[in-house]
Amino acid sequence: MRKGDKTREYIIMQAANIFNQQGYFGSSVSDIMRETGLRKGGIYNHFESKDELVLAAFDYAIQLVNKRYAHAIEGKSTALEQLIAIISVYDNIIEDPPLKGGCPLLNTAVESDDTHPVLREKAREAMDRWLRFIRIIIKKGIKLGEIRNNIDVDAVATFIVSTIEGGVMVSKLYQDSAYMHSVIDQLTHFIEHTLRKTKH
Amino acid sequence: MRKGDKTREYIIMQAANIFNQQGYFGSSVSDIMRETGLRKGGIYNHFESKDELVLAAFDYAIQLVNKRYAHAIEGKSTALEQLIAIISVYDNIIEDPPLKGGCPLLNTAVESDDTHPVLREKAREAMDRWLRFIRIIIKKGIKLGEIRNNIDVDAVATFIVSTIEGGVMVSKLYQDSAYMHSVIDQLTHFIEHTLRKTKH
Amino acid sequence: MRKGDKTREYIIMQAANIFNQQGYFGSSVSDIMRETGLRKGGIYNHFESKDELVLAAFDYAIQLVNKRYAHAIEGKSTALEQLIAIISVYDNIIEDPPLKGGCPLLNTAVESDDTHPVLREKAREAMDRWLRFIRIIIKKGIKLGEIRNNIDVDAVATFIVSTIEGGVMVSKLYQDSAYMHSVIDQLTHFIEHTLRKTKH
Amino acid sequence: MRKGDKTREYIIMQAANIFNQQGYFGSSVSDIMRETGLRKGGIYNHFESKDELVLAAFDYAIQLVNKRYAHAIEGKSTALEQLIAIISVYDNIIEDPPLKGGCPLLNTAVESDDTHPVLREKAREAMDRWLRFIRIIIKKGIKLGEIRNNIDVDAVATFIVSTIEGGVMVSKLYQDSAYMHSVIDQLTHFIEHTLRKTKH
DNA sequence: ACCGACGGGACCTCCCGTTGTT
DNA sequence: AACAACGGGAGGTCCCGTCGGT
Repeated sequence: MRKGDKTREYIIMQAANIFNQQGYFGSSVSDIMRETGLRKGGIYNHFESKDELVLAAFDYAIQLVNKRYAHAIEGKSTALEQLIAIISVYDNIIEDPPLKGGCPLLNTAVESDDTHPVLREKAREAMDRWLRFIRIIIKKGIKLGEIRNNIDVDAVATFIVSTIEGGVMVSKLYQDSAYMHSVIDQLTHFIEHTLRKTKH
Repeated sequence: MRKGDKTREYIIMQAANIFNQQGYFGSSVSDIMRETGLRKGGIYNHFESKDELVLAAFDYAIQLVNKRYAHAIEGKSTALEQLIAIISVYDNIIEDPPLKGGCPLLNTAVESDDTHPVLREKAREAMDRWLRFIRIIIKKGIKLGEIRNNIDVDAVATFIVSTIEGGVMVSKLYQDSAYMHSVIDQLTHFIEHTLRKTKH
Repeated sequence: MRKGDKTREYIIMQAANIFNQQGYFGSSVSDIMRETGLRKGGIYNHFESKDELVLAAFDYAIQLVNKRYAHAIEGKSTALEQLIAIISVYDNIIEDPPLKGGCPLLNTAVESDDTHPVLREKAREAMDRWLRFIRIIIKKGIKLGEIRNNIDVDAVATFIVSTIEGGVMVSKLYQDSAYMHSVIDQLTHFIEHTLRKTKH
Repeated sequence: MRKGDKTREYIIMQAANIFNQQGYFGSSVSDIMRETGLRKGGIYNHFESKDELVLAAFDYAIQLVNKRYAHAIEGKSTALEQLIAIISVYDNIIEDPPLKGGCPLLNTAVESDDTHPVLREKAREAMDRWLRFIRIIIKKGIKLGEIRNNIDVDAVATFIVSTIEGGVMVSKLYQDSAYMHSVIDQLTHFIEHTLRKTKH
């Protein structure tokens, strides 16, 4: 990795934290200059515009979240265990978020949907991948007989993702992880009692 | 109602729509000038600052949402019916939102939590009222024997609100009400089968 | 005196204090609105512009100073006593100025000389009157044999006035009347020993 | 010296002239843009605010005055000669001021004393240095036997400075150096006849 | 005689981006 | 690869003044 690439990564890292906290419109290039210690030329040498930077920062942020998922499902063999593990990633989203400011997908989606088509498109793609990820696990669970086969897979995946993100929003608003814990409890109960195939 | 009060209300109305779509930092006073047809002098005659305006606009937006709730539960006598009715308010949040840009509580909470303490406080208060509203209905349902009495009222209220808001986020991101419908279906099922007291 | 005239005088009085402290460019009509409790219409009903108001306020301020002179020389029969009395008016310019902000002639002259020809003209006229006032007393003193007749009357008058105003400036800058007292002592000594005709 | 430093000095120089003529509140950043030929971005690259600029401009202005003192007392060995030389600096303050607008200490002191604490503090410090400068010369004169030893050094220094500044004010108001000349004559006379130790 | 409401513009500040230089 | 310097413009705020109403 060359010097320039390291600088680029460093800028992205700092920018991701700033954008995730203050949003795209609430963050200025000056904010990123201050945080990185670089001057304008040093930043614009790597990125053509604030736009290009925010897109790269979003990719980086999502990748951080994805690493948490990957780490969470490591060693979990059953679909139900994996679902629980994914949900548990959000257990301490307040105290230890993947990056400052909470969930980048939530933040970016809410800010960009009416203002920034390109960023919104990236958020959609990230959401697509997440939903697909959940759906695949559910389908695997059905195939393996862990999960009931009379459920609407898409709807359940949407439900799980929505509930998590809503929980993040509420917990973040109050800066209190108790709300997230409640949501996780309810969701876990849903998975254990509604999704799980009952033996007989 | 005097001329000035009408103008003030008109500014708030237009500003609420702009802020709800573009966010606080994404909206400029010039945007509001364009939308209202007033000049800066005309706007700053009614509001001392952009801040004062955004706070008033948020109050107005929340009031619009509350009116929908009030209208929804009209004539609904049981707690379960009321819960379902509240959820149903979000059924066509995409096609017919209370104001352009979707749910103001979601939008404001996500943008303000790390950037605008005063606005965040107003969002918290609105969230407090909403959660309390849901809890009261649930408690009434328990007392009247409609709802099981072995549930965690706070957790269930948080769960319902979170799921709705998360659903709004996902649906809004895709500009597709199908996601919201899925979430509502799941939530309705939860209410009917998990909350409802089973006869015996 | 009619209601309107009383209001006009009231505005002038408040405005004079504000202008004398903050200067013409440092004072806004809003400042005067706040201090008078009147609205814009109430002020512009009496004055066509900020300019007209500042001119009236200056006249009022100078008149206040002149009253102090008149009061000071009351009962003083000799020219030397009168000169001393006039100088003594500035003895407690810090603690008890004719209006807040110190000497209006000094303040107005310094601010207006390169910026506001009309106001400067009024300041010049006020200075003319003051210098003439001093000169007349000196000439009277010469004629009556109190004051030496080999002095340059104009120069002495200028000297006295300059020294007073410079003393006001220094004392005001430090907010300390000690400087003014020193200046007055020196000036008094000058009058008693340099101006006074020695007997023989 | 780098390009930016030269630009910075150039801005300060132009700004000092503008501020010294129009005052802090009477001068706009646009005025400085016009005079320097730079755009706002170019100015704000060197100064964070109008405040920072006015402070730098004041320092520059005072330094110009100090250079005149230094030059004036060059080659003057006795205290009395030095005092006269310093006073003579103001001989053609109207035709050839250190910078346009006259004496920066007078202008700044009068404008800032009730409006701009930071600038007032700088003015006080400049006045401190000036008074100290005069006092030291007087004390030296006393020690060397040129000046009478029964005078109040502080009072005399204050008197000299006050008279000069007052003279500047009057002369400037009339745009007529004759007033300054009168004041200088009187002051010179005072130094020669009241301060000077008489031989015996 | 005074207030309320608004226009039109200037204020200071900060924005994003470009260029020349090292 | 990074900085220094600057342009061109938009940001929110406040300015002075006008005019209709009461």
